[in-house]
Amino acid sequence: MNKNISMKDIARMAKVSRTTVSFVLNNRTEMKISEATRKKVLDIARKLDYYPNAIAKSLVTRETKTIGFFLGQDLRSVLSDVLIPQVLLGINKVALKKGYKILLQYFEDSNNKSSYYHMVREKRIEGIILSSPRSDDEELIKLKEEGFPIVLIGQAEKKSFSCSDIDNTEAARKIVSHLISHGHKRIAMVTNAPLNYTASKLRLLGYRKALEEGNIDFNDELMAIGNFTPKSGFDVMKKLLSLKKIPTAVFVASDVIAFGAMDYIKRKGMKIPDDMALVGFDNTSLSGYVDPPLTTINLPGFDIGVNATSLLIDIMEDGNTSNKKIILDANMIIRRSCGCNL
Amino acid sequence: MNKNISMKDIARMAKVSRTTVSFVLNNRTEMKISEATRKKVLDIARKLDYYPNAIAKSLVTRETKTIGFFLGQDLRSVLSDVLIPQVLLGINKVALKKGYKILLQYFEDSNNKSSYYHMVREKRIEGIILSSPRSDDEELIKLKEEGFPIVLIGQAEKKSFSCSDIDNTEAARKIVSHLISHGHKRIAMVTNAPLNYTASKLRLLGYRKALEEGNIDFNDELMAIGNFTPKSGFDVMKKLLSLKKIPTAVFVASDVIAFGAMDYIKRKGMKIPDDMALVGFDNTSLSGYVDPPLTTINLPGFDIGVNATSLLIDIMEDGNTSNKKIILDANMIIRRSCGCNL
DNA sequence: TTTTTTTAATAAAATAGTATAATAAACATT
DNA sequence: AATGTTTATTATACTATTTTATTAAAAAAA
Repeated sequence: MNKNISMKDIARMAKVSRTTVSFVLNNRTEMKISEATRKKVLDIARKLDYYPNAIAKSLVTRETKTIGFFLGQDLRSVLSDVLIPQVLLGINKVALKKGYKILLQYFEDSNNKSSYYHMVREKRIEGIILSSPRSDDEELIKLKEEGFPIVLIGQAEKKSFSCSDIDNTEAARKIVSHLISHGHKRIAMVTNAPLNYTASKLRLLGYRKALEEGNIDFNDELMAIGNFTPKSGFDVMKKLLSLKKIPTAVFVASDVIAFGAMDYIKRKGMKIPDDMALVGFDNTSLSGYVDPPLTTINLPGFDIGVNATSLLIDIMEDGNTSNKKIILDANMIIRRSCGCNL
Repeated sequence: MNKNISMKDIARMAKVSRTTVSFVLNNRTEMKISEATRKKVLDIARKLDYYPNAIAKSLVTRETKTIGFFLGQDLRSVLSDVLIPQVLLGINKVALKKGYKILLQYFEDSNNKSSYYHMVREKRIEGIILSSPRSDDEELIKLKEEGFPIVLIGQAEKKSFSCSDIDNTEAARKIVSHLISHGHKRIAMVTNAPLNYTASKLRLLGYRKALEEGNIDFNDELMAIGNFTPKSGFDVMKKLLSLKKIPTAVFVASDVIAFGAMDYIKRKGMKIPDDMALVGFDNTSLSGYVDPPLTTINLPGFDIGVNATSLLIDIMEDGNTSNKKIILDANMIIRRSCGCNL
């Protein structure tokens, strides 16, 4: 069966014009088409299993109904990031409901950093959701200045962009305060990523706020930089446990990194939480099943994806250019690693 | 700045025809264009920051250079599947290199099961990579019969489709044999999913093969069905440990489920591997950092993605319709949970 | 009966490119 | 000088759709 059926074919078979076919198939009731021809066209279209060519339609309507989702993260981050599927699922949910397609692209290295710029210019996409943008991205700023719809995921810091995120600072503050409420005074922190990552910076800020509220001085030697992987947690914990005066608790700003840190602590023969309390951040699907179950911050990936997409589509359809930020409260999941008896 | 510049504009400014502009910009050297006009056109295009409209190009060339990636998994599977980002990264890598775009879609529920059928018919995509297809999918079979390029991920069983997978059966056989070589005779198995999932069936087959080779009778009460989540591992382990005669080892065909199982075992006060040996399957980024580190099968998600995409593009470009299967050997990662001293 | 209005359908233009065939000018061949 | 060939360029057609303006026929109003 030839599967390249166009309106032309239907028009020929129904002995009407292409225009009439278009009116019927698009239900343009304001163009008065007689019931007889209407039925005739519809029947033939159905019989031929006709689907309109989306490309031709896009060309003439000048819209593609496609949004681009771009992941510009560090490769290590991508590979150990257990959250991406959830975000993607959220994006997918809203996009599908509103009739949008998703074009996805990772851009690991700098040479195709501008992949979204191309896609916009080539008129492939009508909106961008961007995860982990770099702050020095001129082309992104250029697009934004032209009013192209852009929503960032996880970058509450950037003033001039719309974004979907959680309140990293408040969440970190909350969980560190929880440790303080258990009586800890010497609390270490392991970041989730190098400090040029905004989320990393914000979580550190929350940690410092909590210390301040608890009248504890910030101590530089209790802070360590993690970078995405369990291994980095393992390595960094080694450093922290070799201090003359070791901490009594650690806030690891990523569960995945925390798993590595826990591994080292236990190998040293120390008990969690008795010898060393430990809390994480992210609440991966595994965090409740390690030993001991990890007290952490729940990062609602699905909701972040949903919010980003709803926001983007709002901007696209309303032409609303004011920058809106949807910042979710991230709640704490208390398990045993912090010393709570459950 | 008006960002809707077309060839028409360039032609007008360069005082040449649209055709000439097209020839220059597409580097059609066989159409002899004088160096002078060539330069003139190129300069203007550059100055105007011109990008060709991909939609118009697609319409006339009748190709979109787009492949669809469809995830049809159980929702629970998606949410606890730590492998998707890796597969996606592999797909992305090859697609990008070969100049293809990726349209992504989850289809959780049955009402939009045919999303890929639509996309094919509307001429949006030229090839399909499909993860976890159902065997009763008529539209998929219809497309396949028409010769539309399709590659399945993780379905080595289906005879009439091209696919990219690992050798689930051999991998399972290998790791269960490893347990047997440690002297275990009473080995339980927890599947990774219900048995209507092919991978689940194949891993079970490998388990049975290993038992057979070791002259151990298959014992129905030692087999349990897991379904994607750590919780299911936890629950199922409870059942297995309540048997009159409990197993001495367990093969859990998914690390994520294994984490739940380990949690229950340890809560019962049993030591792994001394009181109960345990091995998993998948090698998530966390598997080396739990206590004890998990002996498992390395599932190379990135390579599966790369292979699927290479294969698909081969089919698309060569029109090769013979069904090729790329089945990777999955090697065993020996850590401590099986009883090996490392 | 003529004019106006409504109904039903269509021709033609537009979207932004590519491809083919035609053409004029320059150059080479006999 | 007439003819053939090469070079450089362009007019036209085509992709599959939507949209606007037009038209013919039928119905209603004068």
